[in-house]
Amino acid sequence: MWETIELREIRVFLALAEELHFARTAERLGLTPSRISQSLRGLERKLGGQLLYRTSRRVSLTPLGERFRHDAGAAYQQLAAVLQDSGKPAQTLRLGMFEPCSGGSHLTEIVDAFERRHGYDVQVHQIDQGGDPLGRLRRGDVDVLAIRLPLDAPDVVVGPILSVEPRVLAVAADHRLARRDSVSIEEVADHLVTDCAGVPKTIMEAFVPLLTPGGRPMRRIDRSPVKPYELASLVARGKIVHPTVLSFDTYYGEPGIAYVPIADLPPLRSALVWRQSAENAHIPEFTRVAESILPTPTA
Amino acid sequence: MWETIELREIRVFLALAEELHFARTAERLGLTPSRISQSLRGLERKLGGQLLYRTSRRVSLTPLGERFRHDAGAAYQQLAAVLQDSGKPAQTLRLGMFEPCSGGSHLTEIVDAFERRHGYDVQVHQIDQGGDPLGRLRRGDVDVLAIRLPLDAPDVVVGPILSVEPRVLAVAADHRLARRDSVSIEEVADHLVTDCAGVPKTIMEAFVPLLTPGGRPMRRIDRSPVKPYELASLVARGKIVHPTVLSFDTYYGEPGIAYVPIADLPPLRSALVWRQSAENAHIPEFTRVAESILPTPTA
DNA sequence: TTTCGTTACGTTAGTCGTAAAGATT
DNA sequence: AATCTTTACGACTAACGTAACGAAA
Repeated sequence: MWETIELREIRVFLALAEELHFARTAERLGLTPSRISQSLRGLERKLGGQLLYRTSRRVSLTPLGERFRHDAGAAYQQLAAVLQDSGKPAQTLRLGMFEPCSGGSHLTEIVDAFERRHGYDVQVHQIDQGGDPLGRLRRGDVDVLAIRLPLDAPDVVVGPILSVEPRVLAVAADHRLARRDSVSIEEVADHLVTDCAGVPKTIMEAFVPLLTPGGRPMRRIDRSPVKPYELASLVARGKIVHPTVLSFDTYYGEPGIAYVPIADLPPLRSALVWRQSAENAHIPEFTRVAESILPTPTA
Repeated sequence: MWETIELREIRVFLALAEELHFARTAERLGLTPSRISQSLRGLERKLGGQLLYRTSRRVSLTPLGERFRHDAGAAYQQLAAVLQDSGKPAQTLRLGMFEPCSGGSHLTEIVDAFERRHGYDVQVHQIDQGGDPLGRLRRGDVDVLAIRLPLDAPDVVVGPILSVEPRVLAVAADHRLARRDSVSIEEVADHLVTDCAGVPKTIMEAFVPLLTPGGRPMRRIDRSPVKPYELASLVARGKIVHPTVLSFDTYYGEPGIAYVPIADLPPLRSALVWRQSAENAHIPEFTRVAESILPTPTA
């Protein structure tokens, strides 16, 4: 029965619950007392319970009415807010990012510039690692995403490159590789690295290849979900080595970690991406701002 | 314009946004394709923007449609949940309490017994100190409240007494009052006590009188909002003394605090209270359970 | 007697279905 | 030609106002 309840009836009830007076409620809504009476009766019938005690002299809420006023009032306000500003074009851009480093060093600068240049604000959403990184984007929780490449997702547009970072190997300071000028990925295979379940293979493969160029498998330990700080701790204690990028140090730096360039891994890139189907009106402008700030990419 | 939008139209849109097909949507809702078309057109007109791109071959969401589906979908689900179980009598009792100690030692026992004896569950809401303690109750966020007496609120019913605790003075272990068998409130006026802004005078006055029986003012320092642990720390460091009850030690006990009975303050009582106007159907039963468990009060 | 809420009843707006038209592949 | 959305139009439900009624102070 509740499936046929209309907002009209809820609006009448909420006004009535405030006024506690049929005539005033009618006037406020531009209706007549009779209609208020009928509306309320209809709502009560559909809900299956009385909302108001009423005599010709006093109107008051029943316990059910109290509860309904509270709960439905909150829900109605939320819906009303949506209806109100759904007409206007989007005023906010919701930007999703993972660990702070995934956006590159210029991202905060870009966000600031965009907010300053236009009136709009940017909501930055932190996204948990693990699971499908594109989930929040596909579900429409965020409009754009700062994420590492490559992606294998035809429904997603890859925009400007945010960062290109050379690869380094994070090792414990007293590790035997720590004092080297550079290492080969081939040598990394002599040690344990982490494996994060749930992360799509394309991304995982790009971050740490499954096989070395020489064909040896990487020795992964599955400690997922591994939180970044846990990871830094594992490295510092010499339990694992971690192929990463230098900004890892900036964000999770532990004292006991050294970074050695990896000679034979291509730099890791991250980019702004968004859904092809649901371009927020401000995405083009946002990418334009991003491109004006980012250093011109070298081919 | 949005003020005349009806749930019917939103239901149609949400179904349509899933199906992306007028005929299937119509069938699913027990309507005809024409009505779907008209409903949607009406909604788009009232919102002031197009929600769906549609040719006779393909139906897809516009950016506005994407956003509206996401936002309105969430809001609608919340409202639908309210409408669904507003018919049935309340299944939960929302119990508000302040610091753990305000409920007395039997409160968890009472809640357990009530949940076991009936099928219903009790939601325990922790309420922040500061501001009007009855606010959440009056706003309908909770059904019953465990709170210290006395209250000066005619709209609130005071139910069973939960606890009667003798007054003690919390002082630093090396304080000169620490080794006394008992102190008088008159002596407390020689030291600093806290003052919490926002707490109604009736309660504050009962907890720490403004004047001693001898007519001297208490020396209060306003450090509000004072969190309980901060308070314990202030006491342990000898900055203040704190007239309280013994269970303070149980919950916030710091090693460096001693408790000295206050001879001339009446015991502090706490009780279950609720709004007169909005009795949840389970309150009588809950108080009955409470009374069966609480020791009979001594006059 | 006045002030409300409710009921009765007639009018109108808008929901809904049927059928035909228009559009796209 | 087939499939799908839209428009046209008529039927009917229900939203609404007016006016009369009934209960409470």
